[in-house]
Amino acid sequence: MTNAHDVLFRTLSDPTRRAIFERLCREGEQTVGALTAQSGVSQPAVSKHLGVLRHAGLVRDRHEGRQTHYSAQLGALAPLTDWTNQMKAFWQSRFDDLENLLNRMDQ
Amino acid sequence: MTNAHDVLFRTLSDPTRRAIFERLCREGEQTVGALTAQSGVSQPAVSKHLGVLRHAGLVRDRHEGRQTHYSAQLGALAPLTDWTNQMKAFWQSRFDDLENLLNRMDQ
DNA sequence: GGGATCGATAACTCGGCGGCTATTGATTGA
DNA sequence: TCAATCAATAGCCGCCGAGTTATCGATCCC
Repeated sequence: MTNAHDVLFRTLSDPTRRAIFERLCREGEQTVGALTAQSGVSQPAVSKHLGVLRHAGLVRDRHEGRQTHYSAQLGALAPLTDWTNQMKAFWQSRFDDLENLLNRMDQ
Repeated sequence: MTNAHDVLFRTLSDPTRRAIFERLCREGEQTVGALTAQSGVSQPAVSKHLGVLRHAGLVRDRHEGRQTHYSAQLGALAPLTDWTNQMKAFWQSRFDDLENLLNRMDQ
């Protein structure tokens, strides 16, 4: 029962992890070391967060020698925008129904 | 340092809670009893989830006799769309910078 | 008034998750 | 070759949050 929305919301719910993703969006590709320096947590913690982000498809990793570069994958945010649009659509649909009802009552 | 994004992502990260919100979006105003009947968890659990949703501004409650009606507040989703748009904007901005660089190199 | 229903609160349990340190594997360079 | 650096993994710990049952307050109906 665990769908794409679950994974996305869950992944982005942690502030530290979301901050890492935001940084990758702002500044582009970064090494683990660079990300660790500004994260306020230990390097293993950052590696774990990157693993979770990668699992959610939100980042890509590129190995270059002994360092790993991570970059944001914005396409992975699509289910999120889809979801919000769907919620708005549901809302709008019910509003339309109400409007139809009122129109019928007018006649 | 806890902003609107934190509250929203945290609130929506739980599947049970998000399902309750989705149902309110789909079907409009519902009583706690009606929500409990379909949620798969106990009534106190549902009440707690509704409390969290209300705290995030995602739902409104309306008291009528001994039952409480809850309805979705779609406006509260705005920070979410703002956030995703911002991420895309960062990405686009860096892309523009690259484009500028390439243009300058062309000359 | 008194039993019944509705929803919120209290009090507790338990599993998962985010953090840490220590270690390993791989790569670099002196 | 060997020390040093980088990132991932292992192993552990503490806490928060989602779930439960029990209870309370309030309202409805007989």
